[in-house]
Amino acid sequence: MPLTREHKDRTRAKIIETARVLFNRHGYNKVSIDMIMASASLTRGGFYNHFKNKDELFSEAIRSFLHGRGAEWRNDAGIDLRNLKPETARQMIDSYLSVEHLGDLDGQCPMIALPSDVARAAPEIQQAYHELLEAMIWLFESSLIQSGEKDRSQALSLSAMCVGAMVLAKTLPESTLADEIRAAALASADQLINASAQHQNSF
Amino acid sequence: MPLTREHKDRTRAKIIETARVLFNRHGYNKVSIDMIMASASLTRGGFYNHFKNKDELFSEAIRSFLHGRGAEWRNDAGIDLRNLKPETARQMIDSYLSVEHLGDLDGQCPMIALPSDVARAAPEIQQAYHELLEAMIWLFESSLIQSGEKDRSQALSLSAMCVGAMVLAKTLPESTLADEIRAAALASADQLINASAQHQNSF
DNA sequence: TGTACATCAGTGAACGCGCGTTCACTGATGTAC
DNA sequence: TGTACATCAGTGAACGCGCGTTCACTGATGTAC
Repeated sequence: MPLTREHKDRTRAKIIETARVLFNRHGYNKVSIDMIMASASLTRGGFYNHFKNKDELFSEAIRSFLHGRGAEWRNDAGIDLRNLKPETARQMIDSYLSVEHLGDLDGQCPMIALPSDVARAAPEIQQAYHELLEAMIWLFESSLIQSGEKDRSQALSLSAMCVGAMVLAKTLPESTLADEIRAAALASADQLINASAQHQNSF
Repeated sequence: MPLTREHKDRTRAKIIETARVLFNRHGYNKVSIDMIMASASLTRGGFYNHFKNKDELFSEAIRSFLHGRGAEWRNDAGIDLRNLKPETARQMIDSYLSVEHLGDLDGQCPMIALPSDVARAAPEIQQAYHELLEAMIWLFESSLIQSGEKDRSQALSLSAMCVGAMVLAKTLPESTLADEIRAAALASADQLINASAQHQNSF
């Protein structure tokens, strides 16, 4: 072997991380392979040493969020995956619907940045997005497991509200409505969780 | 005048309606002006007799929904804008979060079909999207005006939940999760409205 | 230890294609007389 | 009423550009001897 395996792995990871940021910022179609490789200090030809095509990179970029930027973000929010409790769901919601997340173009969750790109993409890409969504649902569901029988449904609609509020807010970059929606979703998510907790207590 | 004004208006409207359907189905970037004009039984050159550029058509296509396909859809749902009551908000939610709407690629609300396209588009396009969202918020807010002080916030989070659930569901075309999310959002929206109604009764 | 070799990550020119937009032209039709 | 004309919606070829992908090549580096 002329070059180590680790060297290639590092290069691949650098391309994926660069692509994740660029896709988040500009969308899948507006980011060219040239642009990605140049941002990663490489040239276009080398791309195909690492990926079958642009679609494969897209799915890897989405997948990388969970253990990359997403993990950092969980740490900052104080979320501990090995000790899930109702409080964890609140931490997740507070962090997801935060002013910081609304303003973060590079580090934002890909579910917010790229939904319509994914809706029309290859099954492989939709699968990666699906896994990200399942992770969010799982976190809500596991955290709220104590609060009654409707946990699954609750977890799903909390996910819909979190993603929906941020997606809408991101379409209104210059508007005060964006922040209004963010704050309203935060209040309603709390309301849903509290109602559920009361439901539990009434048994 | 060699040709009547009405003739030109009809052609323009036909282009806009054709474009609305194609954008909904394939996204803004994947639809070419050639494709739109051919679908409208015209040729590419004529496009610029009607629009400054592709962006202008995009914003018109979004704007056209409210009084076009969106109005049909309100009628089918039995929504009467001149007589808004709490029941109207429920009709809206039932219709927006329906199985039919989930399966409707051509006629779906552009807020669901095109959020990430709009998030990176020109201000003119974001403005059109903004107006559509304001219309939805207005409908919720006006319908629920009787039920307490938090109507505005309620209207915003209902909008976030409706749009969010459908956006997520559309990224999972082959999955049972799509329909699970739709149904869960429907249940939670009802829960939010009921909680609000009880809040009113307690005064 | 030193050297010749094989590997393969990375390079950059090239290919084919589709796009948004421009432009000189056409021909159907309303209007002036 | 009939005719000559002006208008302009619609046509289709062309332009310039950027994209995803391919490919012959390079040269740094680990390995075999």
